[in-house]
Amino acid sequence: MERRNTVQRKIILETLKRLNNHPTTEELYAEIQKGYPTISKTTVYRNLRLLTQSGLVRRVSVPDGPERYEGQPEPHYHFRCSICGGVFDVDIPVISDIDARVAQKYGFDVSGHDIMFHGVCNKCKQM
Amino acid sequence: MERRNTVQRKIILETLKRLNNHPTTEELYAEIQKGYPTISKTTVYRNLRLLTQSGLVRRVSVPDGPERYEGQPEPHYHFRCSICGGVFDVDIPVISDIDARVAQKYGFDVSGHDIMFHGVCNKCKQM
DNA sequence: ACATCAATTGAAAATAAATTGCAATAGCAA
DNA sequence: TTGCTATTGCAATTTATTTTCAATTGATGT
Repeated sequence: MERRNTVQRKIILETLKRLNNHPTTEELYAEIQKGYPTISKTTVYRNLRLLTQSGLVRRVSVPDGPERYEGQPEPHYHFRCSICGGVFDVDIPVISDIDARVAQKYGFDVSGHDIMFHGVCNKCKQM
Repeated sequence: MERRNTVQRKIILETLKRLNNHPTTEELYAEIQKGYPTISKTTVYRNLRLLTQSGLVRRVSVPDGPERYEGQPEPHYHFRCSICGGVFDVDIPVISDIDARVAQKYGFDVSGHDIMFHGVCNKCKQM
């Protein structure tokens, strides 16, 4: 399955990188519509899946809500506010040794890990 | 909102603890049906949400699939096989200091974190 | 430039997961 | 035993995402 470089795909990836949120498909679609009203929602869904498979995009699964995506695929962690639902990047050093530790203890082939912190964000704290 | 101790609620929690998988709502419902065919799927959905809010049950969000639940609410980590989709407990010591570190760096109120390891499980490795 | 062919697109329909509305039931406290 | 309200079961609804399919288009070779 070769992969083509369509204009839609380029716009979707560019917009995702520009937003720098962790938008849901709907949110990204809404943003894309402003500039390119002919791109369909189906195409956004489809390309986010393909781009995730290609490793150009990262999917962030959060409880109680649709999948979110980000255009920055380098490993890093996340924080989710349990009040407003917002998702933020957490840039602390990636814990390097635990993957090997889990691999050794369980025998799994560990390719990586995700960490989701939870609590209350700054905005929601002052309410 | 007081909470009543209904027979359905008890059965749902018991069955979840007995299974000791990380079943989806559908899987748990199927198991419950074997012994209690009159309990409705809606009630299973509803109680898993309520029990999660009460802290008696933990929800495990996995990408590419419905929410999963477990009856063991003490903090621990998880591994998900990207081939078969299976979710396993990972019992390594909980990393104690990172929550405070994130709190200090970002100002968030950090109440905890989840770690999801990913890779290939033992069964899927030998294929 | 031209032809070819499969990947991709857009629109609509279908599916999957979870929630909601509502009348009937059943915990629980008085 | 009575009364109040949380809860239940069923059906309908909503939300998120995937699939189907005919038409289009990007990439490749001529």
